[in-house]
Amino acid sequence: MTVVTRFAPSPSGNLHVGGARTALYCWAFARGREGRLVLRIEDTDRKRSSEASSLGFMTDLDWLGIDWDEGPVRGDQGGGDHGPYFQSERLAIYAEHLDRLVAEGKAYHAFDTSEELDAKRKAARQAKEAYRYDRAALALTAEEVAAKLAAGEPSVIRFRTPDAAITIVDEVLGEATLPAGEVDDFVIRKADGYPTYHFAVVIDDAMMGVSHVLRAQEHFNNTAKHIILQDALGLPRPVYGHLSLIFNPDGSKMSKRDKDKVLRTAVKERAIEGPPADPLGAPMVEADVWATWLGDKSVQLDLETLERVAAALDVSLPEINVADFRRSGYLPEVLCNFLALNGWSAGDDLEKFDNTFLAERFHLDRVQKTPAKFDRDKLLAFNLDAIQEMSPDVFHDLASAHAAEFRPEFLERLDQGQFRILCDASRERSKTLDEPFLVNGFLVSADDEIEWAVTKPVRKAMFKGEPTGLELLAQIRPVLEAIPSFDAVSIETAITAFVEAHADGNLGRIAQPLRIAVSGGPISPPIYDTLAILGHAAVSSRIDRCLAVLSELAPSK
RNA sequence: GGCCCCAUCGUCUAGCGGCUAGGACACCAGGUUCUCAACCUGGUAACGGGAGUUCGAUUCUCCCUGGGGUCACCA
Repeated sequence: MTVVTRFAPSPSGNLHVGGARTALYCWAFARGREGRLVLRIEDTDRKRSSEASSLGFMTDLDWLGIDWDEGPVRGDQGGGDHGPYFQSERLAIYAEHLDRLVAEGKAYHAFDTSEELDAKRKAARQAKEAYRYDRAALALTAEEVAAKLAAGEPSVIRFRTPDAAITIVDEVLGEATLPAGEVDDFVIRKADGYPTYHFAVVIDDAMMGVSHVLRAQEHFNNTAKHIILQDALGLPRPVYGHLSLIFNPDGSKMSKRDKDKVLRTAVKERAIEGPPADPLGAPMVEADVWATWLGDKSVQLDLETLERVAAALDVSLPEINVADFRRSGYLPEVLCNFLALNGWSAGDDLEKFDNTFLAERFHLDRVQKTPAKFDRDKLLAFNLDAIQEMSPDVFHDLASAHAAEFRPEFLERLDQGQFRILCDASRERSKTLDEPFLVNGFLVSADDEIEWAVTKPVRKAMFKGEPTGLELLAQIRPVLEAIPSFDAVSIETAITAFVEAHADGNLGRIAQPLRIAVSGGPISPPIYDTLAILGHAAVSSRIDRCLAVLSELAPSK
């Protein structure tokens, strides 16, 4: 039997890491068994699909190296004989099976209004019981049903759940039995004519030949519904494997809502009254939307707005989506490696591997049952290791591509030679592709924009010692000025000679004042590289300003 | 609350009746260093609790505790 797995997200612009891991496991399972991976779009929710019908997540899959055999066409992947791969385009198929179930008495029309249902749910909640549909619609005679339908009364179709226990066999979790009555008569066709997820999934998995369903553990209870539906429809049952969830370090479920949560908390803590204004002075968010969002945890701002507001308020949002990690400068192969490790292990002490290895070794019996907390520190460490293993050329190319997309100012301000020095100086100390830019903003600042905060290390480097750092800085300025060719080697030669003559060979005595003068703070790449990148004019100019500014602030002797 | 599932260092995990309970990240100490990193050496650190089964339980069974999932005309 051919192994067929599927990744079946609802349409969205962004893939979050939990989904990415599911996709990766589905991919690995199929690839390791000469099987196929189907990508199917679950867009049976008209509301959501119309709001965000973006397929942006496919970009994320591409970036991660997760390719699919069947599904929406993108580049040279996708297509296939089992389409269409959008559920919204398969309505006729579902309708046929739906009619059959109703005709066979295995499903029935129900006319309850959502108000009635809500009231009953609320009552169950108060009675501390699990809500189950009460089969009110079954009290209707066939004539009554026909009349209501003829009158055009809105209705749904519910599946008539057999009164029996349901056993789920799961390759990860083992076997579990839900007692009879646990699953109620759930809706399989909504009032708008669309099938519910449960119904569409069962039909599609069967028609697309899916042999193995790997999905998040939150679907575990749904599987019971899918099993009885398969039985009623006479469809084969795929093998199931339910994957544990990915958590935040604090133990909460990692969710796309986390970004809203962080921003909302920041706004409340700082007692910010209204939404920040955009550069033109207009509020970034409508006042009423803002108020609703602030007061209701279940309300989300759209991602773009959320990020704009966060940027305006200088709040850093957690990385949740694959795109977030890309922007932060993680390597796709490292993210895959790390994601794979959250919930699976190779079995020995081997934990650095690529997707090919994963595909070869991935097996369901080594999938962890427990949820994994997402440890960004370890991810960062893996990313650092991968970067350190790169050749300078590769790092330069990747850093350039990253800068082109996320840090264009560096490519604009630095010429190719300067950019190369920055890359070479940064590679072995960078945990991400973004770090060279993130920590070296002073390189692209205007010379007269540098500001000096008199922190402890600055005080020590500039004001202490005999002579003081400031005095040494003043002394070395003409030495640097006199260097004919301002490259790292010449700079080193000049500074070394100066240090021997004036600072007892202690490079730190002069490197720190220089570093502070040109960068505004005590941190920068190696000093010779830093000066070389900045160039002759910028270095002189910055030293002059630094001397002027800090002399004013120096403690009087 | 009902139902279902789960449980090894702080974190990700190895272990599948007998191990000084292993690795990785983090952390701590020392070294190296022009800053920050990185790097090198060493170290601290876990089987949630209680009953069984067994010559012997981290490993098997039960109970407790703790954690999670789910209870939509969302997926």
